[in-house]
Amino acid sequence: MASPSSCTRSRYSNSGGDSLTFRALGARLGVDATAVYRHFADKDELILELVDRLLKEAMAGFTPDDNWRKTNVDIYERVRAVHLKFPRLAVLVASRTGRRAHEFSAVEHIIGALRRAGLSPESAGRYYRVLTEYVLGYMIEEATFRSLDAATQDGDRRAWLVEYRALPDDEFPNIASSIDHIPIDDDPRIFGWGLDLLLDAVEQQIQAPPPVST
Amino acid sequence: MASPSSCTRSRYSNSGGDSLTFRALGARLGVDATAVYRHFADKDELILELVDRLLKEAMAGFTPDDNWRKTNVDIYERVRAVHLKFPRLAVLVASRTGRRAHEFSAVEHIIGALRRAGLSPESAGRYYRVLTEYVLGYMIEEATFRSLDAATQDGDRRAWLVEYRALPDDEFPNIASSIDHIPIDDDPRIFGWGLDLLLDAVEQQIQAPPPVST
DNA sequence: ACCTGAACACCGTTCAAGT
DNA sequence: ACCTGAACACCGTTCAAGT
Repeated sequence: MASPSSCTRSRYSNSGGDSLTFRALGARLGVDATAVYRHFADKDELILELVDRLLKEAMAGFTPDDNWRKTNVDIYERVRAVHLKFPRLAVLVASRTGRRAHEFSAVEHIIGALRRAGLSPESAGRYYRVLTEYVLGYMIEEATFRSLDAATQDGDRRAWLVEYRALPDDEFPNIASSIDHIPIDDDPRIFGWGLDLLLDAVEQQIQAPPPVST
Repeated sequence: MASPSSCTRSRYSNSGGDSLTFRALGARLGVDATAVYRHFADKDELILELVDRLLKEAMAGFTPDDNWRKTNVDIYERVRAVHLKFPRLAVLVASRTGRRAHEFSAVEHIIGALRRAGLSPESAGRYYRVLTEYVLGYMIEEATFRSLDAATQDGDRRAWLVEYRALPDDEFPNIASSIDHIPIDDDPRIFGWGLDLLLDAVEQQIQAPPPVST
């Protein structure tokens, strides 16, 4: 209800404000900013709890599909959706291993789908990590970008509409030839394109003779 | 020379300290913390300049290879190496579009390699973005993790050596079967595995009939 | 058992004043 | 043309004190 403070200027010029602070949290809850220390040892403990609640919300109502690929896409889209919903939290959260119940469950389902696809335990373990690292990395970048203030975001987006288009053709012939087809940085479709590409390659590994591993 | 301040406790419990601050910068340069405002409008301007210098360092001595795949891997490895060298800077930098000379040059070389591989302007533009988003996302996540303090990093790493291993086999059979083969979060080989998988899929697109695009 | 509030050691940024 | 230094509005965290 009561706006916590005017916040005319944020701590970083490119930060959109409203990040998670104990003072804002206390104001919102009507208690002192330090009251949170009665419940969590420090800010990191709070964040780990939030990782788990985020994954709980993401996985609510999930049931695995017979199609392993659909199952994995479903899980990763769910996790991404909830991070998009809380981008300022996602920045703090997505590089961490939550190591709590709802993360365990999501991991079990992902690896289960890869095993059902016909992957060996070795390949399932490795590709679980590669796929998940792609998704987490993408989400952090996306959330970081969306946490910037509007003007900074627009400046970065405009780079692909203005600066990259203004480059001299003779010096940058390849950019010139493709510029109409380079998606803007934060085009939401990129996530799915990359995930599909990775899953295509994994599917290829299943059909092809197993490659030499390192 | 002179350590700027003891810094026994950092602003966030999980931040490793030594991030980029105007006060630390001023102390290091022997000037007042606000002197930087004589040269940059705000912190964001400083960061954009640093993006360009990072890419300049990354691309120093680069020459494209005849092999398009080698060329792209070389560029992406160079960019990653320089971000690994300055992880606390990488966190601030890797989600941004630098839109300056050295970024233009790197983009030109990446798209050029994809065109030489036989991709259409459409596909080259799209896959440039997908590959780059993978690399940037991976780097942000890696840099964010390496910017955590040592104890927090160890806690996350230990999750895969302790918590995930302690899970009951009957409830988590797929994790149990693969646990010996799941790489730790920050295994440096994951980057290359993911990039190779994406490039495998791109190569597949070149050989196969072009797919319907969306 | 839980909360308060002053204090500490930090932030980016502004601005009047210096040279 | 460039720098200083006080000030402002913020941070996470500690700790003695309250109920």
